[in-house]
This record gives sequence, C-alpha cells and structure tokens, in this order.
Amino acid sequence: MTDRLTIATWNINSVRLRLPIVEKLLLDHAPDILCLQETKCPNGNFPLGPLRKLGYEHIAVHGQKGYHGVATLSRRPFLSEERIDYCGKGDSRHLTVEVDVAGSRVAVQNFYVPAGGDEPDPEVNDKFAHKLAFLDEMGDRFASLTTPTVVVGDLNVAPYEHDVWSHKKLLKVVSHTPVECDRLEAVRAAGGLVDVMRRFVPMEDKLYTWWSYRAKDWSAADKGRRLDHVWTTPDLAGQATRMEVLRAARGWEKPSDHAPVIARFEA
DNA sequence: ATGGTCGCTAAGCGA
Repeated sequence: MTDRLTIATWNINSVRLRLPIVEKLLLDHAPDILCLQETKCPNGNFPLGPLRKLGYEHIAVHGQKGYHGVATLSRRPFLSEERIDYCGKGDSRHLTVEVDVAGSRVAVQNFYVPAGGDEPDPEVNDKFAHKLAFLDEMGDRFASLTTPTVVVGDLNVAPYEHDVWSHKKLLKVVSHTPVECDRLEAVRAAGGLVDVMRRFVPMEDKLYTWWSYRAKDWSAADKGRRLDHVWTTPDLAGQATRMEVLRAARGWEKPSDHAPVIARFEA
C-alpha cells in the first residue's frame, strides 16, 4: 500500500488570537496533521468548530490557562492519545497521537520544551534547571521507543552552528549554549532519531524557524534561530520526501514569532 | 552594553 503523510509543526503563541492564520496554513498547505505549541488555551475554550470545518475532524488538545499548551489536529483518526507530565509539574507540554500510515501505526509526539529563562546556569536559574531536567527525561523515555515515531515541536534549542545567525554571539545565550546543544544531541541519539530538517538543508547553510518580535525588521536583520524540529525513527527518515520552513508565515497578519515547518513522508 | 516586543490576564510573568 502506498501512502503519503504531511505533518506541520508550529508554535502559534495563542491559538485563539491567531485562528485566522492557522486557518490560512491549513487552507494553503493542507497538511494531514498539524501540531501546535503555545496554544495558551484551556481545553474548554479551544476553537474546535472552525478547525473541524476545514476537515480536521480529529483534534487532541492538552492546554492550560495562560501558558504553554499543545494540540494536534488531524484529518486521520487517532488510534491512541497520550499526555505525559514531564518533570511532574502539571505543565501541558507533551502530546502523542498514533495514526495509521500505509497500514502501520505511526506515533506523532508533539513537544513544547521549556524555554529556560535568561541565565544559562541551573544553580541560579530554576527555569534553566527545569529545561535540562525536561531534556533528560525526554532522553530517558526515547531510549525505549519501539513504534515508528515522528517527534516535532518547539524544542527551544538551536543545536548547530548554522542553526543561529551568529554562533559566537549566542554561545552564552539560552537556546544555543553548549550544555543545551549537547543535551539535545543526547536526547536525539537516545532515541536513535534522525534530524529530518538537516537531511534537506546542508549543515553549512543557515536554517531558522524563529525570529524575535523585538527586531525592527525581522526579515532584513534575519537574526533567526532554529528552535523547532522534526525528528523521526530511521525507518521513517528514509521516507521523508520534502521539508519546508514556511518563512512567509512569519510575515503574515498578526504573526507568531515562529514559522511553521512542514515535512512530507511517502510510504 | 542595553533594550527592544509580544500574549496572557489583569501587574507582572514568561518568552
């Protein structure tokens, strides 16, 4: 059986405020699955109706009031849903669904990793300590992955030199410190996962998914970072046929500070 | 070196 699955991931920074551009992404790009992060929306207030109307009948939500929150929208039914409370803090930062792809179960894990605050020292900054602990727990859990899996989301780390606009200037900036970059590599390696985005973009080319709101002209300055990722188990990595960072969406009306990433798999 | 902008939810926190 042949099959094609397109997965998009997007840190939306309030799904209610940005419903119009979520709808635009779905209409223009028609992914089979869209994983959202930072929905900032309690489950009861999630805009299910308008999204179902666009053909995304299957919507798994894991939100909370004010902060964080993830959701996964799908044209295909879910075979299972799982929400894991990383670090036992009650944060809504993880959601796994399983869907059928060409007659096999594929797990899609949607993550919003803690940003980690400003000071990259776990001794003085609890938020940074939390980020490192969260990554460690991801690695521990990935070590026992069994089903074919796609991991997507805002991992809040730009691990490689050309994942940031200036490697030297960002070495002490949270998101690109060596301790985080090494930790993220360890997480990926623990699951034997493949960095799908970098299979399409050479390591020596710049690759960003996030541009700060604070820049006067984000596109001209282009001081980006690759905080969002698509990883898969090796079986699926060989089926990846396309990957795109939708940079244009950073310039849409009332934009998120993140751009969507879209990947296609053909089985 | 500093401050710059957002989105909650109701002054400050988190990013």
